Amino acid sequence: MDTSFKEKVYEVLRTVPKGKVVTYGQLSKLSGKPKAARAVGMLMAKNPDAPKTPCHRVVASDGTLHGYSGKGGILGKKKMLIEEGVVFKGEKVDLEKSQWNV
DNA sequence: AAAATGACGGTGT
DNA sequence: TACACCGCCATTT
Repeated sequence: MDTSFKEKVYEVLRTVPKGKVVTYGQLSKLSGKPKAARAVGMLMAKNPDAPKTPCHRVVASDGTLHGYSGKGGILGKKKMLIEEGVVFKGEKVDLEKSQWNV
């Protein structure tokens, strides 16, 4: 296993509990690169461990759902999060209630 | 090795 | 509130 940035991101992402979401910036920060949110997004897009990595629990800094390589795209992602217990506020996630507490 | 890409974040208009 | 621009970074081609 390599200690690359992406490995770290996946590792942290895997620790995100069901019903909670984490922002790209938060993931990047926990991975050691506070400003690598953009890079994190790319890693999700590539997402080599789809069923293993809960990439659908990753949202933008303000709770907005950006993209999703999986089926259904943004809509499917949003729906999945709701099923897990994530609280939505209109088109965004209620970070006050569903953001992962580090 | 260099350039282009992208599921970001923040600020400005 | 919505759209546009800039800055930031690792991955991919």
